[in-house]
Amino acid sequence: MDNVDKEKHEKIKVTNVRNEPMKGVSKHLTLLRTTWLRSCSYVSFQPNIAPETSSLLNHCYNRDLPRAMQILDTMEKRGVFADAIAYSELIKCCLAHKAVREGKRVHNHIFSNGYRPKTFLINTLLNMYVKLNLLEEAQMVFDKMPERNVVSWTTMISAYSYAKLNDRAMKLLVFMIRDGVMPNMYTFSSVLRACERLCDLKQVHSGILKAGLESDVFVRSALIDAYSKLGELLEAVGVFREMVTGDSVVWNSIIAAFAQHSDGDEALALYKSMRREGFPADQSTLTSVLRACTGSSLLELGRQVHVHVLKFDQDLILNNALLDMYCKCGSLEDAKFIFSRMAVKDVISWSTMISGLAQNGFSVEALNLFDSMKVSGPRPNYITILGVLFACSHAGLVNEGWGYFRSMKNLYGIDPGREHYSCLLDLLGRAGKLDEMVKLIHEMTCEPDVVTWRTLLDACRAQRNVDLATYAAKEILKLDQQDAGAYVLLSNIYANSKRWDDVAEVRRTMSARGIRKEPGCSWIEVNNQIHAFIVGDKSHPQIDEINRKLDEYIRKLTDAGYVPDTNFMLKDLEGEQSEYSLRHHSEKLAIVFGIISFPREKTIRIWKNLKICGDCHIFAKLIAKLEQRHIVIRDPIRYHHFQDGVCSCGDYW
DNA sequence: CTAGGGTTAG
Repeated sequence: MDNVDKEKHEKIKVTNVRNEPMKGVSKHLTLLRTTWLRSCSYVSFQPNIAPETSSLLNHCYNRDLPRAMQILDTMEKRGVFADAIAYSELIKCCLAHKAVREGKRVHNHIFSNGYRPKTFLINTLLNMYVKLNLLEEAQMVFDKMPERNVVSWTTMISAYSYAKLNDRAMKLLVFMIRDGVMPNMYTFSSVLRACERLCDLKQVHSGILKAGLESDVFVRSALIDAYSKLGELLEAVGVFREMVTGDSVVWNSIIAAFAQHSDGDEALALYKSMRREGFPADQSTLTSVLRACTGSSLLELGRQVHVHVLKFDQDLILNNALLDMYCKCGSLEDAKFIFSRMAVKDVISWSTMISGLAQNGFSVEALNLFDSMKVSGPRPNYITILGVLFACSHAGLVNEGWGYFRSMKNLYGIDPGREHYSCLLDLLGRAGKLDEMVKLIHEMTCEPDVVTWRTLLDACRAQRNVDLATYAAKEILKLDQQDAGAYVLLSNIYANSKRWDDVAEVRRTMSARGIRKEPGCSWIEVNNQIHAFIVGDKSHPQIDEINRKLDEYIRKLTDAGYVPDTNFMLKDLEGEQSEYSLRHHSEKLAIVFGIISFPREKTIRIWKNLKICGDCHIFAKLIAKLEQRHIVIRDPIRYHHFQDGVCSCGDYW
């Protein structure tokens, strides 16, 4: 019976030339399927089909739930039953109206004496409960089923994986197989969302191969997503490359995988191949492409994508990605323009705009925007508040920061997380309020982590509070014995107060534990080649020219009032000449090399493996003004856009 | 009756 069922369904599946299911024909499909099912003997072999059945069905098709329920009433009074098709349509009608009460009545009706619902009818009921988010009810129905087929199991598995109850979804798959029911492509594409561990995923993958279902496009895209979610991009690419037929969603999956893992170049390369193979870019594609532009700070490419976005003017997610791209690429005018003309804005739109303003140094505007959000926008969430606190922190607005921090719990019921505490601590630290910082750390509702203590440590260094700094550094090392920065700082603090024994002790510990500070490295792309620099680098072929130019700049800037800022420096353990190494920090070498290599380009784009150094920050700012360039430095923390002598990232150095 | 891709922070 199952085979017949499957065969018929495949016959009425409407596809286009590329074998993709066509949308907008579902109504006809329902009719077709219904007519066929009604003519099928196993369905209509129910005793005493009531004459009301056809009008019940009609009301259901017209989505007239009250009338349909009236008929159900009369049938119950007379003790007669309709057929399974009518009931399944009735259940679908309840679902369409989100009518829980009516749905439960139908539920009781088909389980009353004198009627034995078919598995497929119970499946419809399961689906109704699942879609109404009543998972307990669904589970109860499922538990009582005398027979469960693939659809029953798959419905439950997809319910749990959608609700992120991944353990339950995975367990159900095991039980299903133990029960002798074979998973199909629907089952696999659902269960793939629930794979949290690589070993589970590998097992599911091998199950898919054994069942010969790897060529199904749904399964393939789900596989790519699953590997991507676990950071296994090579596996994801492997699955992608095995594709023969071609499918735009599979393309979107692999592009999204790279865009989400900050490999913008690969994402963009894939996008080009996709277009070359004749697949048009849709909303999802463009969203990922924009994210790739954002990740690589490619403002001009982002602008070109913007033109294509206009085709999907009303797409919220796409507009949010566009908005974020303009914010992160430092073009706040464009961002504000997009934001102002978005017809629908959600929390993400508002949060993006608020954080974008804050991160680009427009703290007051950010806070004003938050005020108007409170009046006429959606309810702020965890991330919105983070942006607001960030704005306060950049503007040094201590009282306001406290106010927003307290109000998040009272007004919006959001519990402050570690990140909120870090923002507030940062704010207090910049204001030099070390005591308040310590007090806040003790009051925190979550355990302090490395970032918490590092914030305190930074503040202590700026305030030159040796004792507290020592304490903070030790707390960091308790949590992470390998934190090189903490050792170096601790050693510097001791050195500054001439505690040489302690300095030696720290050094001994470091070498005993084999800890070395990761060297800072900056790189820039010129003619498809990466040019990388480390401090005092002499290996670059043009190093003499770079150093000459660097000396020239430093002379010019010194005349204009530039004072090297050594306060931010980690003093070298080997005691190298610090002034010299500061002068030859990798960022400076890369910036100068960029200016030499691109005499005509407006924008110089540099990457760095560590957080940008404070002195280089000032240097970049001054060079941008002197040379009338736009210098973008991307470090693991954030983007720094230096334009006309202003760092748009908030001038907190 | 069951299945796929995209956005904010860190």
